[in-house]
Amino acid sequence: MSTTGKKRDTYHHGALRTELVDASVRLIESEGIGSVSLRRVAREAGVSPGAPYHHFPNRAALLSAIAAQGFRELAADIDAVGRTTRAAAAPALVRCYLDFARRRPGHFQVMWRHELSEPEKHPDVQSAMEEAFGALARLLHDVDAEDQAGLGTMLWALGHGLASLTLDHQLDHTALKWDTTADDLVERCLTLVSGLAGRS
Amino acid sequence: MSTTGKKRDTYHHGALRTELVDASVRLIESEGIGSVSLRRVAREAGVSPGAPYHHFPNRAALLSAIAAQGFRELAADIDAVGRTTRAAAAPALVRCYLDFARRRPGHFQVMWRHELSEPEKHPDVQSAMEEAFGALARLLHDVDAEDQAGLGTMLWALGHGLASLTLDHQLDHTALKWDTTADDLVERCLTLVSGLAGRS
DNA sequence: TTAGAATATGAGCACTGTACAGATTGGGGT
DNA sequence: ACCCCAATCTGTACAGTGCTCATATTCTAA
Repeated sequence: MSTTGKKRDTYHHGALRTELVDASVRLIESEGIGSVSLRRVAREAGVSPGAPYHHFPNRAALLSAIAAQGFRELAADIDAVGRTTRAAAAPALVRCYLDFARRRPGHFQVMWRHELSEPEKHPDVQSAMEEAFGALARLLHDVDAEDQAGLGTMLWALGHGLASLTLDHQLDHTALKWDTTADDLVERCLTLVSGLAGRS
Repeated sequence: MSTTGKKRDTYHHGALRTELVDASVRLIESEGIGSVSLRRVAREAGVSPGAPYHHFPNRAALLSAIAAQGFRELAADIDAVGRTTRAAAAPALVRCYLDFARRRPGHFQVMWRHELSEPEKHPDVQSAMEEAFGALARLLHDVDAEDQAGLGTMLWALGHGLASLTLDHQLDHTALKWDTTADDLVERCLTLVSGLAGRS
């Protein structure tokens, strides 16, 4: 896609910031997040080791940018669900969440790194996340539950848990497989819990 | 607790492996996982930079040991729930999961790192995790659901999602607060989903 | 007692994050 | 058209890191 590692004839790169982010995501998905270093990414973009520091103050800021981008795309996805789907909002939301995690595994991995969750240090991540939460609230607006916010958080947690576990291949030996369709997952989960709720 | 940074009069440390793990966990909880380096941990244990390599082949192995220890303790917790509690298994399980995440935030953070989930490279983590899944299955053995395994995974995912989100303080601006009691969380979640299930 | 296994040391290599001084260039005001 | 400044990029430098290895010390089992 981008001019990975190629020589440049111009002194300025032109779109370095974007390419640094893209190269990082590519690296995360191919070789794991451990191999994402500013120097490596710079090399990948065909640029000197110091160049990234004109776009990101440090390594954490680069990862933050990826996380923020992920949250913004997720927010857009959720809003799209609200506009297109006529089905029940709750299952659609969880499915949307799972789809996102599968489509952007690199972003998803970074979005939930504990070391990036200090709002002070990474306000862009924080605001992008609140954007996603906003989309969530809008989507559930029509559902009549006694506790809107609580329901939203619960569905978010459910989706997040399912996505994390399936992405890490940590459920491969259980009932849920990575290649199970998102619809199946969602349907099964809601059915199961509903059968359970009366008895607690 | 341990002899952090103190001089030793004996040439051999005596219990270096354990202290390396403990020091790492302490570091993760105080300064974040980013500041856990083998050299730093070695310094913390009052030992030379090369010493850890007689106990762990590399940095990932040290983190793996922490993860495995976490999974084993979680498995024990779940089994304890099965032995002591007479309440409904499902809410008790989720509460147990949340309690663990709050009590051992350092372990929890490491347990779900994507880069440690390749079973080939970290068989100890894998087996400890299966131990925890085993405890989960035993706990739910009496619950009559049409799909035992599915129910287990769903509850696991729910607990995992809730724990992740609250640990990261990423729900502080929503309905769920870190200082909410686990019981409240669980109760609310199950109530909400049950109210929802009929309509999908 | 003594050989060998286990453990610890310290030096060394390649790499990393980050800082900084100097080179290059694109764009706005004259 | 010019010039100047701010943005961008280069190259070098330094401390800290993972990991290796030859060497030193101690524990243990025979």
